[in-house]
This record gives sequence, C-alpha cells and structure tokens, in this order.
Amino acid sequence: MIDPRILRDDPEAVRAAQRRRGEPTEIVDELIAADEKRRSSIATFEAVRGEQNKLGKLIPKAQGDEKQQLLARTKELSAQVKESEAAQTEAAGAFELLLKSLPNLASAEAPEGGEDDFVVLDTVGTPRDFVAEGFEPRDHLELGQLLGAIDTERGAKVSGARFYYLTGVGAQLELALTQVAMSKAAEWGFTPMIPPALVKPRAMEGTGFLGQAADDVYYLEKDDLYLVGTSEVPLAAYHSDEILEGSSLPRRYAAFSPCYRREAGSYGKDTRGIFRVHWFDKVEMFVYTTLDEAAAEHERLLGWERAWLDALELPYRVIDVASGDLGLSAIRKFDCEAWIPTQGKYREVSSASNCTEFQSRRLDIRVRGEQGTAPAATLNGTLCAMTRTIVALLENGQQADGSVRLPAALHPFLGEVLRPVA
RNA sequence: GGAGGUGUCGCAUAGUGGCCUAGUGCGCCCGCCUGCUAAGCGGGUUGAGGUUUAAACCUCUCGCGAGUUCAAAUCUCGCCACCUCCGCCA
Repeated sequence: MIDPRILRDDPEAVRAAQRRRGEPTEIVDELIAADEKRRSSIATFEAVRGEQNKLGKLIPKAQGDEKQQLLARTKELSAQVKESEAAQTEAAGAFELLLKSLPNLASAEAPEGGEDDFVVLDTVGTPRDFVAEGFEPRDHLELGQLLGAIDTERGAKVSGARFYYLTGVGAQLELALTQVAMSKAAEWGFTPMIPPALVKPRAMEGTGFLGQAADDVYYLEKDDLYLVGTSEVPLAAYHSDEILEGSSLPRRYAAFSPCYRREAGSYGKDTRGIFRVHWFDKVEMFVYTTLDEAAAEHERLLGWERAWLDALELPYRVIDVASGDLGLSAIRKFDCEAWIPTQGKYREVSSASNCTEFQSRRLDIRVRGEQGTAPAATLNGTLCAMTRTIVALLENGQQADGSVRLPAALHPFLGEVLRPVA
C-alpha cells in the first residue's frame, strides 16, 4: 500500500510508476475519485457527529421543555449520524480496497521492461569447462541418485509430483547449509528465528501475496490459514500493529522455515529433479528500517547474499530485475543467479527486495522518530534456499566419477568430497 | 474438544449509562530546586485523520465487530486473544 497522500500531491508519479511496470494508469484516476468521495463523506460525518456530541452534553443538565426539545433534536441527528457513518465506512473501505490492489511504485532505478529486460550488475567466478575436462556433466538428479542424496520417485509416490526426499548425505547437506547460514547471519547481526509456517489471512495479505500471486499459495479452508511460500510472511507480520523505537532500527531477522508453493503457473517447467518443488526449506533475511535507510540496506542485503555464494564457491551473476517483473510489493529487486552446468545458464538462487512502506502500511508497522511516527521500511533477501543450493553445489562440484567436491565452508560437516554409494 | 475466568493510556490499577474532555500510581520527557545524584515541587506523556500561517480546535480510538439508547469503557450479542481446570496429544 502506497502513501495515499501521493495521490493528491503527485498523481503523475504514480502514473509513471505504473507505466514503468507495464500496468494500466486508469486505476490512478479511480483512486483519486474514491479518495475524494472518502474525504467528503468523512467531513459530513464529523460535522453531524460534532453537533450530536455538543447537544448531548446539555441533556443531563436540561429541564422540562428544553430537555424535550434537545431529545427530539438529538434523536433526529442520531439517524443522520448512522447514515453518514455508514457512508463513510463504505467509502473508506472502497478506497482502501482499491489502494491495496495498486502495486508499489517501481523505482526509477529499476531497468524498464519485462522478465527478459534485467540488467546484469556483476558476474563472479567462471563456469567450469566440462569439454576441456573431458566428461559430460551429470545433472543434479543423476548425481543425487548416485550419492544417495535425493529420492524424487518416492517423493512422488508419497506426496505427488514436485516432492522429494533428501536422504543420507542429501539430508546432511541441508542441515549443514542451515547451520552455516544461520551462524553467519547471527555473526552479521541478524536475530535467528524459527517462525510459524501457517499464518492468518492478515499476514498473507499484508505482505502482498494474496494479490497477483494468490494462485501460488496453499490455503487450508477449514482453519482459514495459509501455508507460507517464504518466511518473509511471518517475519513481516511479526511486528504488525507495533510502533518500533527509531533507535532500535535496523532490526534484522534471519529465519529458517519450510516454504510451500503451488507453482500454479509453471506446468511443464523445470519438472526434473528438485529445482522447482512444492516445498523446500529456506533461510531468509528480513530487515525493518527507516525509509531513508532502505536503499542502503538493500545493497547490504545483496552484499550478504554475495558473501554467502562466495563462501559456497559457486559461479554466479547478479541481476537488477526489470520493473515489469517486480511483484506487488517491491520497488526494486536484485537476484543472484548461480550457474547450472547442465542447463547452460544462470538460474535464480536468491533474491533481495526493497518493499519500502508497502508492507508496513498494510500491517501497521510504524517507527517512532523525532518527527513522530512514520511507516517502517521492510526488506527481505534469501540467504539459502536449500533445494536450489543443493542443485548448484552438486552440479558445479561434480567430478568425472560422479563424486562431488564441496566448498571449504562445508568440510567440517561433510568432509571434502561426497562419494557415490555402492 | 468441554467448563470457567480475564481483556481500560508503556506497566499496574480506578471506573456498573451523561459529572470520562478516562482518574490515580509507577515509568518516561521537560523545567525548578540542588556541589553531583537522589528526594521534593510544577508541567507533559495512546495513536490515527482533518481544519489552520500559527495558537488552538474538530472527529475517531477503553481487545475487534455488530446492536440497544438522544447518549456506551459501562448494557446485549458475535468473534478474537490470554489465563485456570478437565480430556487428548508430539
């Protein structure tokens, strides 16, 4: 949800942001009309209610005829109050509904265009040349099966397509990644968290996942609860309806949680292995800060993501996601993409978003500063999405015999090399 | 799942239809006093929206929502959260 004052002060900025996203601008005019209606209905209500309050105070002291007159008049007003209050509630609700459907104002710094119009900010490391090394690389599933690390057949038997078991070293690999990621985050000043993976509609709606992404969300109708697709959701809602002291910012949280995604729009895409699945575990970073600090914090989040991929010794690149591909809540997004040898391309393994006040307005998270209170800024970034990280580690670390060399950061947990099981 | 209880300004409490423009204590902030600190004294201290150059003022806010009434923190109903006990259970 954006600051409604922008609609009055600078509607052209909102239209420009919509154009940048490739979204229609008519909604801006609808919003302005709805806002005017809301404001005039509030004025009407306040005038009537004010008179009712004023006269009501005289009643206890009044006597005889005077009292009867006052009672008659306030009774009249009562009907008007009821009517204008209902009109006000309705107008405010209509305005808010419309405002909530509006995406955050895409940053002018984000590249313009759609999914393919990203800008590559940096490329780190060099993909291995398997031709020169003289062997055909195996994909992550084949390697996972050789190592006894991944079992998708039984995943499908028990839970269906896009489910898997991590077995043996696969399970150990996830636990080691989790341990290293959470420890590093704690060193960087993040508070480690294990949040609930089921949340009420408010949390889901407040983070912007019931808009254009609603089809991708699992919903438990019987309990009116949602399974989160990322711990961004419970972390954002953690401080909902709170006023945070400015001096306590930035507040940085790192959460380990399962993530559930219906993957509704991706039939036939990435169907092999565990690259795109209905459930995976993830360590996520989340920050509450001020609007002034948000852009700098966004860069810091990206820095931590890069430090993580560096520690895993993976070749990757960083892209600045184009405005048309930002999702509802971000004004700008950086993705880190690791090189996947058997796909011959870089694929997303982490993503850092600056959501400014979009989520904090919906969840009512404010900061108390010297000038009173203001909406907080929220940012989120992946530290380690387990399945995709395992895919990247297996494929990039593989050797001709099917064994996999691990990065030094994981040696204390799993040794230097994972070897095929007999 | 069953039974009972509780929900008021950061915290603790008062408040059973109009005198509540929500009192008091603690905490916190400002000032006075004071070698310094403490104590004492005076003032301030929920948040949101609006009118205004400003000072002020108006509307909403007593868990949330509906209702009764001219008028609701207060009465009625529904919901939510928490607590106690019973049952079940990692």
